[in-house]
Amino acid sequence: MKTLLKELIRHAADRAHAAGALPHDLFPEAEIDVPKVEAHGDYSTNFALVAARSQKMAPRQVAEALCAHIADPHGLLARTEIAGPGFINFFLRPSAWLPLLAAVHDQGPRYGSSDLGRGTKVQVEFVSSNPTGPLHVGHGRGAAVGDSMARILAASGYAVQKEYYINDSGRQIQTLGRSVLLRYRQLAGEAVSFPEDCYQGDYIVDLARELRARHGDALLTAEEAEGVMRCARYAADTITAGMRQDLLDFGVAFDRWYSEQSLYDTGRVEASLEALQARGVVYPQDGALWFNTSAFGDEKDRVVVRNNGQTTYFASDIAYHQEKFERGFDRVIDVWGADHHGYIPRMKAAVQASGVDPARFEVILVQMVNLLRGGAPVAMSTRAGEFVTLSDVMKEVGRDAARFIFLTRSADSTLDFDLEVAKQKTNDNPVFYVQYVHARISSILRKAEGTGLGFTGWDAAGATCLDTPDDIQLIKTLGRFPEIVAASARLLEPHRVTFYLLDLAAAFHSYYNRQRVLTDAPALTRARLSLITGVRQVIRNGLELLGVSAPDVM
RNA sequence: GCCCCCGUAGCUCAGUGGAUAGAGCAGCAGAUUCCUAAUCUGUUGGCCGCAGGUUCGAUUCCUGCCGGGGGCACCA
Repeated sequence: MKTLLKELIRHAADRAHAAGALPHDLFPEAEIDVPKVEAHGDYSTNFALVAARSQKMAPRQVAEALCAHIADPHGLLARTEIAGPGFINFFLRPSAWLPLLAAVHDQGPRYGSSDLGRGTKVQVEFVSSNPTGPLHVGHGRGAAVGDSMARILAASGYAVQKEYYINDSGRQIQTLGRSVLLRYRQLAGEAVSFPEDCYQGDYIVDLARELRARHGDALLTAEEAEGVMRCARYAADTITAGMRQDLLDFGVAFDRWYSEQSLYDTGRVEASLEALQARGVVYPQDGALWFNTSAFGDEKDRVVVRNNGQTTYFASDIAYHQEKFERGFDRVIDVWGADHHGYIPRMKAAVQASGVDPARFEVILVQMVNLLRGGAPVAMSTRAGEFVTLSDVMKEVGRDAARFIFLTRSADSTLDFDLEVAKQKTNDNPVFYVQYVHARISSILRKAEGTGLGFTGWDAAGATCLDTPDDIQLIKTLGRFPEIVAASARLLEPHRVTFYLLDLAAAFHSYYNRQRVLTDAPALTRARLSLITGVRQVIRNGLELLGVSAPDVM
């Protein structure tokens, strides 16, 4: 619709210039907007305001010249008016909206999809939690944001790969192994103290118990280093498998799980350090090897090899991101917890130093989740091993509620997640509000089929019955969906789809209470069945982008 | 001290430079002989944190301050 109006304005401007009403033929890019106030029309353009300067005319004069030369070949317009400082407002005829509904029926499950990305290869890496403990609520938010973002990008014409980076190397894995081994010894009756810097959670004891069940006391007699390593490997593998299962239960399936350790095993880390050396961006100091990231905008230089000879996490991350771009991704998007924001400049520096445009590497920062129960904070302490896991939350509130609620805020905002609200089957719970639309419409369609009046396909002529303001309002809302998805993809903001669905749901519930679908007039009934079938399709498509189910019965 | 995010109605939050800033919740008053009341309708409620700047136009962009949260390792 916007593109049609843009053409219409373009032609009017050319005609006005040809007729001498506008002196210059260079017209700046004008916006077509949906005004906030209904009295300002269905669409509005600031053409006259932006063109005023180059035309050396008052905005309202420009607007008048343009309006006088508008041709309307498709018969879209009921009327146009000039308002305020020089806005041109377009009021469309009811029939002008029907093609939007036709598009929903025509495209079905693909409605909302676009070719925005033109096949651009994008990788979305998210969650990537250390395999040292189960996923908690914060990871859930990252999972919901990352997975939804990937779905939205895929629907927008990008070739998307979802990846999980397993930090299965380094010190925290050593600590994990040590923690399990100590618990293992305790279970065997040894009186060993359990240090504070070890992982405290009960799951460590469970892992130790499993190892004893398998190997008995065998690890007691093994070399210390050997024992730690075997415990570490077992624990990391088991925890990773558990995370994979939790994520699958959450509706998140990764295309690839990428091991940090593999970067060492294949010599990638060493190779990328050598490459940095060849570029002259690293230097030795105080026995360590430093990367001069400050030359690329970071606030200080960073260590890549410690003075004990061990590489830092940063070193393997450099290798990892280099390797990502070598795999041919045009864009690499990482979803990180906001507590890692300080890491962005050095990662950008690393990308740039590798000869890749740093704009191709983007980070979505996701703010914290405050877990509440009935308005009161739920106490959580990773240190003491007390936390509510993602799995616990899913068991309590269900997958759909969890995913949806995680996406009811901009990623930039901290999120209050109230377990009691998430369970409620009331107005307070946004996910049911949206799903209820799908169930309600399904119910009407079942009833219609029972009376032999089922929806039989789009009928352009019959649809002209849809002429009340309520009908048109609903169709307009459906028509916004594609641009919402596109904006969401462009701005990397999945919550836009959530808010749109709440809007659409409100529009439908309102419609439902004001208009009847199943009436005594067969033609009107058929037309309205085609309308609500379209609404159901869009609800379904939108929920699919969020990874939330669309139930037929509630 | 430096960096990032937030600050918009009583509460929780939308708002990619446009006109009279919106929604939900809470409060108040209503709606179902009829397609699912997990719904709807009406209504009260604002110095868009403060001060400058850019612009025809700023809640939106820039700078400084104030308040809240997070981060500033040869941990990850």
